[in-house]
Amino acid sequence: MLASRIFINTLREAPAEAEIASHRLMLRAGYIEPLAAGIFNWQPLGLRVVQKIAGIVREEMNAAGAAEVLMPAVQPAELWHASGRWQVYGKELLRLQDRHERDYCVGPTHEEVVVDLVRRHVKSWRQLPLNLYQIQTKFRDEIRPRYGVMRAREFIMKDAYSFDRDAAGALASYQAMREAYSRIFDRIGLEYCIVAADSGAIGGSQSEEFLVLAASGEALLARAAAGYVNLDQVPCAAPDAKRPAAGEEMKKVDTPGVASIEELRGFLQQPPPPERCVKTMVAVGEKGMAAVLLAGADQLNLAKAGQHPAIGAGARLAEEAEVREAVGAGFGSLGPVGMPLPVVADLRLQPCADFACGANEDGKHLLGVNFGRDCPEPDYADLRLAAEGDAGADGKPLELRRGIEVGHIFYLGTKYSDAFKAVYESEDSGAQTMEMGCYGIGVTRIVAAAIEQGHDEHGVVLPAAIAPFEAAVLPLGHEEEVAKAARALYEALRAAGVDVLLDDRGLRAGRAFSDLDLVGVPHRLVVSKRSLAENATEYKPRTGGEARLLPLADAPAEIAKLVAAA
RNA sequence: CGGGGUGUAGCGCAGCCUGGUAGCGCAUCUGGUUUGGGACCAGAAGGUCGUGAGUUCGAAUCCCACCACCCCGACCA
Repeated sequence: MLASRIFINTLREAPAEAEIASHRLMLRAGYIEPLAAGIFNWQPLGLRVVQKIAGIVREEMNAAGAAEVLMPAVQPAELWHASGRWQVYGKELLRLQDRHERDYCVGPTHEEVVVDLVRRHVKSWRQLPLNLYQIQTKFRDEIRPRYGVMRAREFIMKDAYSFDRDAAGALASYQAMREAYSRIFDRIGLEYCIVAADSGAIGGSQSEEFLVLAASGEALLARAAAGYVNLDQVPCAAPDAKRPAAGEEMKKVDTPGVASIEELRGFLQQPPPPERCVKTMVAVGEKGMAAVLLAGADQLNLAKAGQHPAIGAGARLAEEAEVREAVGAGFGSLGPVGMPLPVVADLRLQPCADFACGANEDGKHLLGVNFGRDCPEPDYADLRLAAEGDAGADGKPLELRRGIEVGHIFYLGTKYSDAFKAVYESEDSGAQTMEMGCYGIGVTRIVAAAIEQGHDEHGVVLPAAIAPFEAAVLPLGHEEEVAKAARALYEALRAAGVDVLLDDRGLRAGRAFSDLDLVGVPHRLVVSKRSLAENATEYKPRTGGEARLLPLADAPAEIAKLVAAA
């Protein structure tokens, strides 16, 4: 590839809107360009990275026995009515009508389409198992797209769907996908982990997430014995302290405008320590609504709240209006005394006496409150989100990391095959419903995740497997012999199987160097009068090494070896 | 959807408070000198100041409405 011909649009300064490193660098390196909120043009350099990732995904999916298809981006509403998701999916589903006013959506996922396809063709047990996948553009109308392609509305995803005769077969397919995914992320060359996903709402289903470790990740992880787990799945032990006797009388104080524990402590002359300031929130699940109590500095773990019988699965925080209707006071003034809802307290509050809390009256708080005396003893449960510094299961302090979700595998059971009557004639027991799994990889998100993990002050640092080019040949100087030798080296590298860029733009040295650094080319080969005097090229890796001379004759094989070893 | 912020040349920004010829750096174009980590000199081009409606002799600047984008939150597996 010639640099002069492939539309390299690097920026010296990053556009102001970019917050995180990957977004900034993808704009600066000319990988992407925004077109609308969460919608991007992929320029040639960025697209090359996308295609390299997609290529690896495709190879491993094929190797795992999956067959590639391509399903439409626009899907008829009837399919979504059949699964019931036309009602359920909400505003994330971009809906539209054609000229005949028939309803369609832009596909955020393809369970409906693929089940419809498979049920019409698969009739016999002999046709199973089957795994169909595609690499295709999806659209999810995110409430708030952000961080460039990390959380975009339009994005490229690999989605696969497995169909098996029975649950055992489906779990084998699941396992095969798990292994294929591991090979994919190994080959891409990122530091990643696999964690169990919260399966509470689905019940009994198996689901795991693949996360790339990066400081800017949205998912919180904790190191566990084997790898990592989602932070919200880390249990918190009960404190072993005993509750001291009540030492204060309960009294009500005016606290106008105080809406948080921090503000309360700032407002009071002699505030109790945070562990004796009780924070009250209201959670709603499928079983009902309850007040949840936590020590002031702790965070609520909604997944844990959902396990309490008074709340139930799918727990969320209540809206202020719901709270006002149920309790008569708004956020910031809630507390256990006179609370009409069931009260569940975190284990850490068990030894808590003489605490401060809201009075269930706007602008008022109570001090010197004691369970058992001033209000009923609450039900205690593990409710808080584990935090940095907690003791882990092995007694050592919990180690926290963040991750970016780039893959998700899911055992589905018969949820969709039931809805679509995807049945086959079994070998011995008549008509059977197919068992399904679905498996996603966020291809474009991986580009951002890889850059989050790989960058420095000069720009993008990508593994050779997914860099836009594996190597670049850069002629310096205007001598005829330099241009000729560079061209020859470029051709030799191509012949050796290296994906190489010839930077024939004739830029000044400094500009060319910083451009190649910014764009993320892992291996740089400079050809100049100086190097030709030694019959050599000056080789420099993007990171972790000094420039050194390589004989021109050896360079192609040497670089091919370095690329293969990466 | 709630809160905050920003829209001025391709990019980064100043000007707005206190109304009166639209500016700076980088990028671009021309000529020249340069040529190993974003060169220098000289010249040039580039703007419906987000859109609309007002106030005013006069609006980038003041008022109102709208739109777009960004950030925080809520939402989502």
